[in-house]
Amino acid sequence: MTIHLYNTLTRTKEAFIPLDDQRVTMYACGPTVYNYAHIGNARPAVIFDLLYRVLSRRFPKVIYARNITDVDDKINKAAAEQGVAIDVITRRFAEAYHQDMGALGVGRPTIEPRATDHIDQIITMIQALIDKHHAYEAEGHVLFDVERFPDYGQLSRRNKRELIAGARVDVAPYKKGPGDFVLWKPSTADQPGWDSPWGRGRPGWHIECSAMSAAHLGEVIDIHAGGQDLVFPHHENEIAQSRCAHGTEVFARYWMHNGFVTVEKRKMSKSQGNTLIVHELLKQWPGEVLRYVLLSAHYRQPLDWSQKVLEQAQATLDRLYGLLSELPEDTSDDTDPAVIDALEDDLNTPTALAALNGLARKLSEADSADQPKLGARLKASGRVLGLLQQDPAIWFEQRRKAIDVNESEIQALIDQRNQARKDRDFATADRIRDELGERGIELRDGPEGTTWEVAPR
RNA sequence: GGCUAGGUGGCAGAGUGGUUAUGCAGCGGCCUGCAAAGCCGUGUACCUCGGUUCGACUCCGGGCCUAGCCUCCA
Repeated sequence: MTIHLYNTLTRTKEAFIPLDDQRVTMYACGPTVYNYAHIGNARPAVIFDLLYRVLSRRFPKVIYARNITDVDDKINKAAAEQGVAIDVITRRFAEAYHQDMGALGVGRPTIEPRATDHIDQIITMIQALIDKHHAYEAEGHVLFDVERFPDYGQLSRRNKRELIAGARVDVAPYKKGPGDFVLWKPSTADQPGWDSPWGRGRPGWHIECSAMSAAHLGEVIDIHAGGQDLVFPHHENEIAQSRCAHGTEVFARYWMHNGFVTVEKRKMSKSQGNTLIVHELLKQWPGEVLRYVLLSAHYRQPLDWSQKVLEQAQATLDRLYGLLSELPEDTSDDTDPAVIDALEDDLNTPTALAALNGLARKLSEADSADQPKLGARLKASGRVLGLLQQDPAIWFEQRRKAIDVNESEIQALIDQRNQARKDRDFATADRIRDELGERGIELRDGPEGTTWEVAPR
């Protein structure tokens, strides 16, 4: 089956046919590193990491670039507030980003370009835009001239008149047109800056992605991805800059945008102050639970975050790991076609998870002779989704660490209870079990003896 | 105001012009000293009003409601 992807540019689901099937290129807008990532920031990281995996199964070479924006006024502000150098901030939070995303099972992209390493390319690109009369200099700024790019608004489906009518920002006096946006802006002595033909300054917000994508992937790329809120103005402006600088008809051939993570149905965003920080969530939940939740809704739909969905994801993973714990280790690559088909259909992760659960049901229904094979398939299918790769024992044990337990004390109580059971003193036995239960410990009397688990919350 | 997505069972969440989504919770059963876990079985659904159709939750139109973008934002 051909991979199908929903293209924001055409608002339809299309067959994915790369320009060069020996070299597929994708670019995702990565983090601006000035504080910890929230779970809404994690969504595109997880989704487009999954896309990279899905593409890599079909194409010999996929180059995935995800940038780090390390020059930005929010970074400057954070550095000033904390009284530290800018690179202290960017280094700290880039590292935290890698750690947190790693905990969610997000792999590293092929290339992770940083804006500050590409100032030369940015300046060259801006100069090209000026030379081609698509940009102009005004009061130390360089601005993109939207008027001279007729296709402006194509991605976000707006026309210029609407943009002007709807503009909620004061238009800077040096702009020729209200929709013009900054490519380069002057820096004061205390701000980070680089020498340029237009004086010491720093890049505007949008130009870095255009410059880095061209530098590493080429002037025309297959896929460009990011959050829905980047459609306008960020991606619209990237298209304008890139196409005008390179004289191309197309910048990215497929545009993909993920929906938002919401809290009580409201968009999670830093400005609304309702963010849930991944770093904090990881103190309470396994990264795999967070990942399962992020995969449980289709990427283009909103995903409402709550305690309840976390509990549901954990319960489901408990069951799946429980099934796997009965079976021998197997590292075969026998994936369930239903899982792959679902993912290749515009990353339909809910259907893929349904298929994964269907496989689990088949496994529990099967004769014990067939179970190892089905278990191997379950694990291999989970691998594509970035799930079920832990040793089941470790999955269950990690919860013991989350609550304060003294294992030998619990074992002593279990021994005491089993003696009581042997004596048919069930009142005592039940009292011990209830006491442990109140501490969040569940006992399981099996043929091999009594084991215990920390109960799911 | 302009533009864009949505409204599915107790909750989460896919999908389809006529046939079981799936998970979590609930209920019944097996198992158990009793439980838990596990396994088996099981119910309630497609915002509203019209239209198209042999037949619509699924297509078309109106309405109501929700969220998002138009400003930094994933």
